[in-house]
Amino acid sequence: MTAALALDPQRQRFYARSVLEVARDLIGVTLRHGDTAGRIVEVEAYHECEPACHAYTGPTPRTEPLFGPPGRLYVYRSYGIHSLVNFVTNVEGVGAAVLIRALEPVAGLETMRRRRGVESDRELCSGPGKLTVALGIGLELNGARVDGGALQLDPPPGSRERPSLVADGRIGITKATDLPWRFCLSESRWLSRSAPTR
DNA sequence: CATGGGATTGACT
DNA sequence: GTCAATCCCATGC
Repeated sequence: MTAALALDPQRQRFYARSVLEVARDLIGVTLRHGDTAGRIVEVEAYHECEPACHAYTGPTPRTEPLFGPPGRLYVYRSYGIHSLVNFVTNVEGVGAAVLIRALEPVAGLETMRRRRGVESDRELCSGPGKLTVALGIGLELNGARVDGGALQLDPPPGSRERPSLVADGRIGITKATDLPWRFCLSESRWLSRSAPTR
């Protein structure tokens, strides 16, 4: 795996699709940062066409990365406290991204416990603000490439069989709550909240 | 320039 | 179940 591979057009094309497709295809992929890694088990899709999306009102200084090229990160500060990480999708000029909401910890659990200040494995990455702390992802990665830079994805997304998913409404928002754009790995015990059985 | 509001979490009743 | 922390920035006067 060379640095050049990170720029592989195939890799870029993965993110240059509908945010819903990308969201579903990210479930089951392992996200690595340094010596910590977790398997993505819960995500949410956001698109500029609906009011819960930060891109809804058009580009602003904060949301500029959302409108940038696909395959980049949009990291923002929530409630003045937490860093939340998104994968930018679609094409440049369209604001759409996948919020990473929960991981199953798979490597570097001691580092995660130290960063999070908790012992329970289930508490390490079971929320969008928790997992960024556990993996050491901060605002300095805003606009950085999703893969091939500080972060690595394994296996390369889209290269494997799809696991069984459950979809329901997004969490923690007040608008467009009816859209079933939250996707969870079926029967995962690592979610931020339990998903409906389907 | 002043104000209000979060794509959350953890502590507490 | 309730609620505060905390700050960037979008919005409106």
